[in-house]
Amino acid sequence: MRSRFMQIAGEALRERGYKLTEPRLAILDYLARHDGHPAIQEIYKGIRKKHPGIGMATVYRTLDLFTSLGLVRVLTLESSRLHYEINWPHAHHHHLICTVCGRVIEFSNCNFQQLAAEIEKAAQFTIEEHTIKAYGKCSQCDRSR
Amino acid sequence: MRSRFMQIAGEALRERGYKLTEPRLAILDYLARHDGHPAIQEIYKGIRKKHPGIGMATVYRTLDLFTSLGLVRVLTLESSRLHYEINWPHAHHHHLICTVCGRVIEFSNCNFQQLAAEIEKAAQFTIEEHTIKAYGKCSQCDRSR
DNA sequence: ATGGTAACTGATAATGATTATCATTACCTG
DNA sequence: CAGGTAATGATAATCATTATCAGTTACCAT
Repeated sequence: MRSRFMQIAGEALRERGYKLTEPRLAILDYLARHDGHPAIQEIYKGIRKKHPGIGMATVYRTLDLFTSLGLVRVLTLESSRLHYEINWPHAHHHHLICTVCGRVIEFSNCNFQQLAAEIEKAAQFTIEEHTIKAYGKCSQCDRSR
Repeated sequence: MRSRFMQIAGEALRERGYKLTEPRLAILDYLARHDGHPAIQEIYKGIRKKHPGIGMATVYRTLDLFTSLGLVRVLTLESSRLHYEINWPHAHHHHLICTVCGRVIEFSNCNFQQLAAEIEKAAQFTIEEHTIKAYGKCSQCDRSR
């Protein structure tokens, strides 16, 4: 059973002339099967269970490619390394980050669009994307709850 | 003439028992005199013009300290390194980042507060801070303008 | 003012993520 | 199924950041 994401992503690669190689398929499969926001190192460990030959450099290259194709979204959850998530075009959302345990929770309420036109006009800027990060404490870590 | 920021920051350090050392004062002075969002490397180069003895490790340590005291805010404008800006408590703002030239423009329209309570309730999360980054093209780089 | 002391610093090495290099491999098209 | 080329894996190189540690300095009590 191939996931919907695998189908769409495979299509996107083929359409633009990129080969459907083992590392690319393995990474797509990993992302499709694991919800969350993995860093490269986690993806690398994950895919090497089934594909021990895949090298770290390839994982970096592949995620750069997927990012440029809009298949994944890059998240700066930690300052020392990047995280990635599947980019579903119609699943607009942002992230809450617990400053105690590091947990990441998604939220989909977003009223930024209401402001965008105003900002664009004032700053003479064309907005194409936006990200919101909210820091605080999750229910596990906030004793006062 | 000592700037308002220098006064406030110096006070904050003294109050909490931190010494007013040459590197700390030099970095405060640099930040007060240079608007913008410098990375560590720029701050280091900047202060070494007047204070050639200050080492890179001290700049890192000092900015970590200033961040923990709320004197500066950390920005993840680039994936490879952190940037810093003075944190004026009553000058809430966020950033537009040009994907062509890298220019960073501030905007102060922010309606996130309107949403925060709703998100907190839905996600069982206590929000303490938030950041918004909008990516796109500045007027210089957007030919269609 | 001075001296003691802990906080702070500068130099350096160590770490960890990411990028560059390059010879080899494996997708795809015909 | 063979050939050309994009893609890969291994390795080294780079760059930001952190850790270490011996020497220095700001500050308080004298």
